[in-house]
Amino acid sequence: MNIRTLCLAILSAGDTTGYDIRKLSTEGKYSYFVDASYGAIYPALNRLENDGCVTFREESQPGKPPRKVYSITREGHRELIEALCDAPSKDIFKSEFLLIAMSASRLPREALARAIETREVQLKEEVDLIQSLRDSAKDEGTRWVCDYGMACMGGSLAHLQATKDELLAVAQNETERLDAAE
Amino acid sequence: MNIRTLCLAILSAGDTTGYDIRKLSTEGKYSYFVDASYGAIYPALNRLENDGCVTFREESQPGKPPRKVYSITREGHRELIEALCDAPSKDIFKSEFLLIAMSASRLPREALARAIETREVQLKEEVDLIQSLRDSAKDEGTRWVCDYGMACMGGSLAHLQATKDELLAVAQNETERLDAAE
DNA sequence: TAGGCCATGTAACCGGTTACATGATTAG
DNA sequence: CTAATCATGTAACCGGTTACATGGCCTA
Repeated sequence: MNIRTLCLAILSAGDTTGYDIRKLSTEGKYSYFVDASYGAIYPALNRLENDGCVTFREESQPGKPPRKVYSITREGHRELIEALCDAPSKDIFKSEFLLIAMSASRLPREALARAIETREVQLKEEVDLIQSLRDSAKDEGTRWVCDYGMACMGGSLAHLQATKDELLAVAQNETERLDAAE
Repeated sequence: MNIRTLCLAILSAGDTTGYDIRKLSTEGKYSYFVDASYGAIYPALNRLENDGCVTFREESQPGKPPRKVYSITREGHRELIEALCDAPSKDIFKSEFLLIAMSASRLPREALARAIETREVQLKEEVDLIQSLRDSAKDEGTRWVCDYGMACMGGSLAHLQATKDELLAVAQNETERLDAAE
């Protein structure tokens, strides 16, 4: 799931610019399972063009900087299919929150409470984002992915809200910590 | 959620070696939300020791290479708490499978079917792992994290199994693809 | 008039992985 | 006899991020 393949996949759904690929992958409909910055996207697009996987036309609209609108080529599509056809590598999931939860019994309760709340807010935001993406999705695949995301994130949020008190109970309160320090 | 903090967090739950930290974070109870390799862990432990955050004793058992058993120090614990106390950064989730699902309508059906099955197997394995970790968990925090993981992964798997046919229906079958090529 | 959006790009940096070296021991 | 497990470590590499440059336009 390198940036090169990501660019090809996004371009296979329609022409765009590097600027918009970045938007799609940090705020748009790819953002909840992908991430990419300018410093990775622009070089990738240049390489793809060099390899004949994409072409671009320069559109200069007055008042705004000219933009390079990229299109995927037959060769690019071939490479994309090839890349997506071999078994997908495992999903990558990294969670600082769960590391904190894991250390609950060694943490001051207030710190844990803050972490839980932050995580709750983050999850809510993500769920809202996916919901709004789902509402405006034209593509069947996109809708399925949004539904999947809603199920996962929504379930995650619900479970967190339902069991957070149990987790909180594991943490140390001030007096226990003082006891332990002796 | 850098390797340094990860090492401190694991050591705060009890003494271990670099070798075992790696095991814990790739096969053990941290593995589903964390990942680290020797090349990252050993240098991190050396730096932590230099900074007075950990100490180690060398245990040489006959027939096996001697091992460095690390313990966290008061200073190390202080740094850990500090690191875990400020708001957790967003969880990172990257999924090649969802990128494939997103491109469903442009993919041959067989390829999508393979991807779905692979993902199903991966999820099942993960759920099984977490289940077994949960069964042998002594620590309250660990149990909570396992339950949380079971809810997320289990929900994810259930949703995938319940809706995979819909996704599959989005993909192109051979004849459609030939049509599109004209 | 300050800041944000559009839009492209690059160079320095960095946190990690991969692949290797070493070597005794045990399991198949 | 081979392969895996234990156990530590390093060097080369790499894919990516961060921070910056550029510059006109629009909004608060």
